[in-house]
Formats: sequence, structure tokens, C-alpha cells
Amino acid sequence: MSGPRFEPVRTVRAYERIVEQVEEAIESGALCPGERLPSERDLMVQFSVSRSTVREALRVLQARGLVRSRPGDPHGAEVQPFSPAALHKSMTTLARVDELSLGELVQFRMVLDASANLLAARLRTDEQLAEMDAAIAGMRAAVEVGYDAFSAADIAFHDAVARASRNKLIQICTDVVRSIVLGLVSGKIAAAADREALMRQSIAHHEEVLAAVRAGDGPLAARLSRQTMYDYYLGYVPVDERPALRALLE
Amino acid sequence: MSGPRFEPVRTVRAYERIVEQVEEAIESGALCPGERLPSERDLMVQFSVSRSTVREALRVLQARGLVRSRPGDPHGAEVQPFSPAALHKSMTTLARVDELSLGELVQFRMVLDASANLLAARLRTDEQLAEMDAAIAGMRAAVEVGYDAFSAADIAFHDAVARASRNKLIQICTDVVRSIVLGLVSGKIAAAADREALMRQSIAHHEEVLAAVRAGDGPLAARLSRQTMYDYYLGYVPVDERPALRALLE
DNA sequence: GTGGATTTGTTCGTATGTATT
DNA sequence: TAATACATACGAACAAATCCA
Repeated sequence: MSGPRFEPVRTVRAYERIVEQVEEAIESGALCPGERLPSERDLMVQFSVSRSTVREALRVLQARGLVRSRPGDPHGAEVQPFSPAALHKSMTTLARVDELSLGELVQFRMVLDASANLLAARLRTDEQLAEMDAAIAGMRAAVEVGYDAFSAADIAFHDAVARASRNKLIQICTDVVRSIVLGLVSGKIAAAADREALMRQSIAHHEEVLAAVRAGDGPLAARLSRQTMYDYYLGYVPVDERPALRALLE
Repeated sequence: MSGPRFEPVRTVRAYERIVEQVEEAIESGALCPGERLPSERDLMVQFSVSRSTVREALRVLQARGLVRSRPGDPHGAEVQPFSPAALHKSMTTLARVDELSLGELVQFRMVLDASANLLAARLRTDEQLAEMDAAIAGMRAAVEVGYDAFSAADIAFHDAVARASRNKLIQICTDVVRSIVLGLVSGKIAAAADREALMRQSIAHHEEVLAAVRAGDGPLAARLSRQTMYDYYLGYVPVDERPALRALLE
């Protein structure tokens, strides 16, 4: 005796309904960054729930980076502009609990950076080219100063390339994965004995990459960027993971 | 009168301290998936905070996908195995609030899928090759059945390739970005008049890719996979975004 | 700058429905 | 079935932070 096909009911928490509604309002553009949510007391009236429930919803929204609330602020929680912080958080968690290896992370950086260079070689503006020039000049100047300054200039170069790719997803993922990788190895690099030689070699490689980008040769820029990153990080990647990295060098 | 350089104090919420401690316990491996947190009442004793504060912390941990709590469960919140759900959520949010275009998303899929194929061509096992064969057979069988079945088989193929790349980050990002793209266009594809022709063409392309992977020709597999995806999605990408896609076809 | 009003952060107590034993 | 322990949700209260007149 088959009656009407009923669907399983998942009881959804009160706070979750609030999260959904506010999320929808923000993602649809009804609420823009800088605008304010009603106060907690107003929200408990509008949703007809208790204050605790409102607060649990706000904590979730805050964890997702959509709003921020400060004690005593009479204007209510502020809608935040999108930031990759939440993305960064979950990817960092992934790296730790799922034991993402340095090899996998560097491999992913090679993929992203090569693609960014490939696209940048065809889509870059002269202004972006100038930014890359400036970044390499910064790297050169920073060799004497120290690793932190060098790393900052290096980041500026890769950021300029990522922007020139005109793909926001590549930009953001580049940023997130890079900071995770640097968190794992920057200490070791800073302490390396041959640090200065590594820097000089890296600069030379970056100049080759930039020349290819300037010439509009995407495939060459991509290949050189992979090689550059490979050479730079190889020493910190466990031996048994190196073949996988080499597989990207074709 | 410059005194000692004091640093600004950021008052950190009580619930945030709880989140940090539990997060650290989970990410360090002290708490493993399947294990249970103490009950809310025990937690309020251990952290010497109120029930509401404990609950706000649990909501945040739940939003990050680290734990899950059910009403009435006498064992307390359960530590969850990592799932890309949180990653998926934040990337979907990014796509909506930052107005990620379909072109950018498809471009990113092309980058990921090409890299996965490049690596798979060199690292795949015979078993994974068989999985890809089976997936393509499934696609062929599904042409008569309908778009949903076809899409499922298509996903199975790309998943097999991603797994064969042996890079978890590529696997997860592939999964996340694909589901976002499909959410945007699957309705249009299912309703397309020339749907069946598209499917048959897609199958032929997938067979070429697989042949390259089987032959161990990574660069060829990568190039063909880019072309396959380009052809499949081109019709749904706005005209002004198409040049950026073509830039990946070298 | 001061004070008062308002808001968030946090606590406590209570009631209710649910899952386990 | 009953007992127990749990999560969910509510409401009142106080302290600390913020804003505005």
C-alpha cells in the first residue's frame, strides 16, 4: 500500500533560519557592506525568538565573515565586505586535519601561479607590467635588508601577476595557499645558510618570467614560473614528494 | 614624552577562547573524528563560563564543520571528519557577493581539470584508468536516459581524474567549483535543444582525453581537457568573457 | 570632557522536547 | 514504560563598552 511519497523532515534550528534569511539578504545585495543589521533586541522581535537564539545566529554569521558586531555599538552588527578570511580559515583547517602535505600545497601553487602567468602574458596592461617591474626592483633592494622585506616584494610580484590574470578566483586562491605555505616554511627559509644565494637565484628567475610575460609568451611564462617555484621550494619538500612536483615540469 | 611602546589590546570574547581551544585540540589530533566533546554542562564547568557562551562557541565550531550536536544526544557534540562543506560554503558566498562570473568559474575549472589530467597521465594506476573507462561507459549509456544521469557519469570521470592526480587540494577545489558551476548552468543545459548532440560530442572529447592519459601524454591530456570544457560551456558564457577563456587554449 | 541612554557580552534560572538506558 | 540526561529555547538580569547630547 503505497501512499503519497512523504519526504523526510529535517528539523531546522531556529538560529539556522535566521542565518539563512540574513545570508540571503546579504548575498542578494539587499544588504550591502557597511550597512547595519538591526540591534539584537530588534532582531528578537522581528524573528520572534529569544535573544540567545539571535546571538547564536550572529555568531555563525560572524564566523562566516558576513557581519561583525562590537560591544556597545548602538547601530547593530555591520555587514562586512567579502574577505577571503573564511576561505583561508577552512583551507588552513583542511591543511591541518587532513594533513595536506607541503608537496601538495606547493604543487597547487605551481598550478595557480603558472595559470596566472599564462593569462597575464596575454591580458596584462602596461601599468601591471610596471608593477611587476617595481616588485622585482623591490626584491633586488631587499636582498641586503633581510628575508622579510624580500618575501614582501616577492608577494607583491605574484599578486601583480594574479591581478593581471583578471580572474578573482585565481587571485584569492593564490593568496590563501601562499600564506599557508609561507606559514609552513618561512621560518626555515629565513634561517637557511644559503639564503642570500637563494634570493639572488630567485630574482634571476623572476626576471625571466617577467620577460616572457612582457613578450606575451604565455606558455613560456607558465613553464618558467613553475620552474622558479620548484627550485625555490624543492629543498623543503620531502624527498618522496618531489617526483610529483617534477611531474608538473613536463 | 614617548613612554614604552604599548600595543593595542584586542579584547577577545569568551566564546572565541573556547573555539580556539577546541579547534586546537581537533587540529592537533588530540580529538579525532567520531570522538565526543563533553556535554554543554560539563563544558561550562571546564571553561567556567555560562551555558550561552558555551553554546555560541559550539555554533561557531559547527559552522566550521568541526563538530555536530544533536538534541538529546547524551554523549555530547561529535567531532566530525573534515568535509569541504565549509570550504564550499565560503566559496559559494564569494561567488555570490563578489559576483564571480561564470567565465571566471569555468576558467578556473579549466585550470584545475587540465592540471589534474597532466598529473593523472603520469601518476594514474591501472585501477583508476578502469574507473575512467567505466565513467565514460556510463556517459554513453546515459545519453538515452537523460541529462541527470549523464551529468553524474561526467562527474564520476572528472573525480576519477582528480583522484589520480594524488593532490587532495585539486580534488576538493575541483569538486567545489564544479558544483557551483553546475548550479549556475545545469538548468540551461538540461533544457537545451541540442542537448543530445552536446552529450555525444562531450563523450568523444572525453575519450580523446582518456586516450592521452592512458598513453601517459600529460601535456596533450591537459590541452584536450581544456578544449573539452571550453566547447562544453562556451555557449553559456557571455560573449565578452570568451576571449579570456580562449587565452587558456594557447 | 561628562553623563546618561543604549547596546553588546555574559550570567543564571527555567521550561520543553528528545534520545538513550 | 519510566527514568535520566541531554540539547533547544526562553526571559530576566548585570557589567562593560559605545555613542550622543
